[in-house]
Amino acid sequence: MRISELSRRSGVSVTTIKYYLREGLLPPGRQTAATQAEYDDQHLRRLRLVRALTGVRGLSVSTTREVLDALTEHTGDTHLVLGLALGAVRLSDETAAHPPETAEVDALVKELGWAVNEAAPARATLAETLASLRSLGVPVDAHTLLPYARLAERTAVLDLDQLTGLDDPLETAERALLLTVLLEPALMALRRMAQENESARRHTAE
Amino acid sequence: MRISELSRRSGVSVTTIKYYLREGLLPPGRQTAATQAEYDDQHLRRLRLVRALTGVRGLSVSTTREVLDALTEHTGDTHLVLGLALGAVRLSDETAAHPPETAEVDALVKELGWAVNEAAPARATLAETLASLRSLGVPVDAHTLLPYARLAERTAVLDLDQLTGLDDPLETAERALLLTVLLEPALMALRRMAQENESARRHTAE
DNA sequence: ACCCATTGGATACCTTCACTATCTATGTTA
DNA sequence: TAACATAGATAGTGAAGGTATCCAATGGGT
Repeated sequence: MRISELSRRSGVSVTTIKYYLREGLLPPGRQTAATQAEYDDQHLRRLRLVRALTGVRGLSVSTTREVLDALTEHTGDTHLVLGLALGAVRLSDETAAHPPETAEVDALVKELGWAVNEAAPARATLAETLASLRSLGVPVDAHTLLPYARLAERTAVLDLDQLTGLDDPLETAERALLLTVLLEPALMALRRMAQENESARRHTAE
Repeated sequence: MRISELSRRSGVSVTTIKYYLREGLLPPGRQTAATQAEYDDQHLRRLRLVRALTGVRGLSVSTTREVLDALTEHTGDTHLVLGLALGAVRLSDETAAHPPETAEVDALVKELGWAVNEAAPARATLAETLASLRSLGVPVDAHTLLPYARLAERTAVLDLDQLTGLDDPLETAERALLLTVLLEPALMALRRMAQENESARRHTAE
C-alpha cells in the first residue's frame, strides 16, 4: 500500500506519518521509484503500536523509538527485550541529577528473594519515589513496601501467564511490552476504584 | 519569610516561584507593603507538594492546580477529595474525542461488588485501555481482569491502612493524595521487578 | 501519449508548555 | 544614603510534537 492508504487505515495524517519516518519510528517503505514507496501490514501494525505508546501512555517520540528498536533488534529473547525496553520507559519524570541511594531498595529486593538485575532502572525509580514521599512527611520504608511487593509478585504471575501459548517470538515480545506498559493505566484505574470502594466500606461500617 | 528564603529552603528559583504564584499554584503571600510580601510554612509545604506532583509524576501545571484546589477546598472529606483530585489526574494521556463504551467495565465493577461512582473517570480510563489493547490484538476481557482486580482490592486495603491514626484532616487528605498519586510509580516499579524475577524463574525452571 | 493528482523528500513554520529574563517602582538594610 | 531585595508586569526562550508548503518525479485514467 502507499502512504495515503496507510494514513487512511491508521487514522494518522500523511504529514504525521512522514514525521514518524523522519524520526525513525517507522522503517522506510520499500522504494519502487524515486517518488514512490510501498508499505505493508508491518508498517500498519507498527504505526498502531506507536500511537498506543505515545497516546495512551504518553511516551515521548524518542522513548518510543528506543523501545521499538529494542523490540525489533532482540526479538526472540523476551526476557532481554523487556529489560531493555522497560529501562527506556521511565516510570517517573524525574531527571535524576545524582543517582539515588538504592541501598535500601537493594536490601528489600534481597529480602524478597527476587532475581533482579543490579542495574535495573526500576530500583532507581523506587528509591527516588521513596525519597520524595519521605521529604513530604509520609513515613514509608521497606516494611511498608513488603506487602505491596508480595501483591506485585502475584500480579507478575498473572502477567506472565498471558504470554504462554504464543508461537511467534515477535508477537510474544510485542505482547510482553503491551502488557507491561499499556496495562499500567488499567491497573492504576483498578486500584483507584478499589480505593474508593474500600474508603466507602470503612466509612459506612463505622 | 520572604520570597528569597522560600526559594532557598525549597530549592526552587525565585522566578519559578513567581510563575507558580501567577498560575495560582501557590496562594499569594501576606502583603506587608507595595513591594513586599510574607510567606509561611504552608507556602513551603505547598511548594514542595507542587514539585513532587510535577516532577515525580509529571503532572502538568494546570492539572496540579486542579488537584490542589480540590485539596484545599474540601479538606476534611477525604473520600470526596480523593474523588475530585483523582478525576483530575488522568491515568492515560488519551484525549477521548467520544466517551468510550464503559458497559463492559460497569459489568465488571458490578461483578466485583464494588461501590464506585458511576461517573468515576477510572471507568473511562479502563475502558479506553482495554479498547487500545484489543485493537493491537491482545485478548483482554473482564475474565482476564478479575484476578487483577482482586489484587487491587488488597492493595487498596494497604493504602487505606496508611491513613489511619492521623488527626489533622488536611494532613489526612494530603497523605491520601500522595499515597494514591506518588505511590503509583513505586508500585509499577515493584511490578516490573517482580516480572523480571518471575520471568527468570520460569526460564531457569524449564 | 498526455495530463494532473499523488508521492517522497526537504525545509520552514506553528503551537503549547514550563519556565526564564528583564524592567520598573518601591522597600529594606547597613 | 547607597546597595540590594522585592512585587508585579511583560516579553523571551527552548524543547516537543506536529503541520504546511515546495518541489521534482511519477503513473493511472483517458
